[in-house]
Amino acid sequence: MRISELAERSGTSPATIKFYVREGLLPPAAKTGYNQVSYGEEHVRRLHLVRALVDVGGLPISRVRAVVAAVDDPQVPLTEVMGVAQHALPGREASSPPSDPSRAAVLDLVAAQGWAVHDGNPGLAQVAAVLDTWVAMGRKDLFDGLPHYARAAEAVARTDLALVWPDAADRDRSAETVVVGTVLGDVLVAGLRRIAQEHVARTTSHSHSHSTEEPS
Amino acid sequence: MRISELAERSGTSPATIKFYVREGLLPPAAKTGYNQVSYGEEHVRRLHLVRALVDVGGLPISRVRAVVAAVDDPQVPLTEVMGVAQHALPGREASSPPSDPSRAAVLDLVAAQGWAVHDGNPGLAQVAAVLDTWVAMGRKDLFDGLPHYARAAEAVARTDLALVWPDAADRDRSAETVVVGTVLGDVLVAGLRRIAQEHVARTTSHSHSHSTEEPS
DNA sequence: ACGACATGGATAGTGCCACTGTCGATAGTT
DNA sequence: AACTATCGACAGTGGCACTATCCATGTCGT
Repeated sequence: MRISELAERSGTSPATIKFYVREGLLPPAAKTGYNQVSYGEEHVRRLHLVRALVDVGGLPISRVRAVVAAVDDPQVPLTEVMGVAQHALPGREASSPPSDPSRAAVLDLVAAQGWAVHDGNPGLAQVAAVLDTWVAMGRKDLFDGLPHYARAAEAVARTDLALVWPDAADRDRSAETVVVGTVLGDVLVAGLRRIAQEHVARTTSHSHSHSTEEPS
Repeated sequence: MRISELAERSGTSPATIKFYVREGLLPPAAKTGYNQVSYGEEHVRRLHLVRALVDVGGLPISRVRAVVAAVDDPQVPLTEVMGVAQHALPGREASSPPSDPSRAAVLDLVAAQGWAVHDGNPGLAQVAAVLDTWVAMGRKDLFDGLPHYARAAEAVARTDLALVWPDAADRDRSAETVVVGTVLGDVLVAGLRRIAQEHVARTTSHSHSHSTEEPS
């Protein structure tokens, strides 16, 4: 197929497709002649993947490049693909590294949850940065809620993984699933959180009741 | 205090502070003379708030302006402040509106959870957009996991609200808490999700595992 | 009191990013 | 043969978040 057809089927302009090929987000098409090329189904898929990461996930082009490189390399195991996707997310590369107290609080939380994770997990720095910001705003009570958030996060992660493993036999398909799931999952959970927030706010008696009730 | 002191205490350059005042993110300082002004503690607080929204939350300046306007207006009730904050989040303003099937799926989910929400809740469109993207990638099995995600989201929302209501007597403070909590909460949950993902991936005995390598 | 230095306010400029437009040579289409 | 589409290279655009420059006016140390 030629570029205009690919453009139609993917909803992306020919100019942008050329741009993506230049940037290494999309593999070059097979040459069928001196000056002609042919795009295939894999380009349609890849384009959908790229648009999902850019439009929905908000990833910058440079991160997308790193992600697709990992997806395309059969040497890279699935778990590492997930790590690459996690690092690619716009997870606030700290202008200043998180403070020691916040890092410690995060490690405490991780230990309390019985979690075992690598030291370079981007979530660690990200959570610590949030805690730093919170205390900079003059608040401290976030720490009380952390275990609740952690339990919810674990439930989310279990669901994430359950959606991935069924495909695990097909490495390429799984790699895409992991990447899309990692990126879209954040947006999905954030959206559901907004809905749930409104529901809870409506159905909570606003009598300043310190509803310290345990979320199930 | 003068601008240079405010700059030091907030970690923001004088040039940026001037910019924020021009953009309406920061109220003008009180004039103490023909050509001199005096910044107060409220400017320090506001600057921390703005930086939190911009740096951690990734909000564009225009959205921050809308948010602080709602925070500053005593007429605006807390629930509406939360709505403004939700709308301000970079929640993927759809290039194309979500498809009918996805919207229906979201409404089904909401009904199944027993949630009652406003039709314009930004989470509805956001979740529908994620579903659209998912099916565009050729997958359908996300729908099975939705109730799990929804339950986790509700747990998160309950914790969110529990952190806010204790302050509800002080409307201004609560407004800030709501805004910061709404924005930082997304980042917090996303970070915890990354940690939990690694933990779950490590501790799940998955027969299809090709590697027990950890994410880099 | 006086001079070096900082401040406030206005305006123009910078750097980055994600595209988008233009061009000339060539290929397919009728 | 006429006409449109395509390829590839490269320059240009528009949006955004600052940042630099000016200069008339203040403030501070001695």
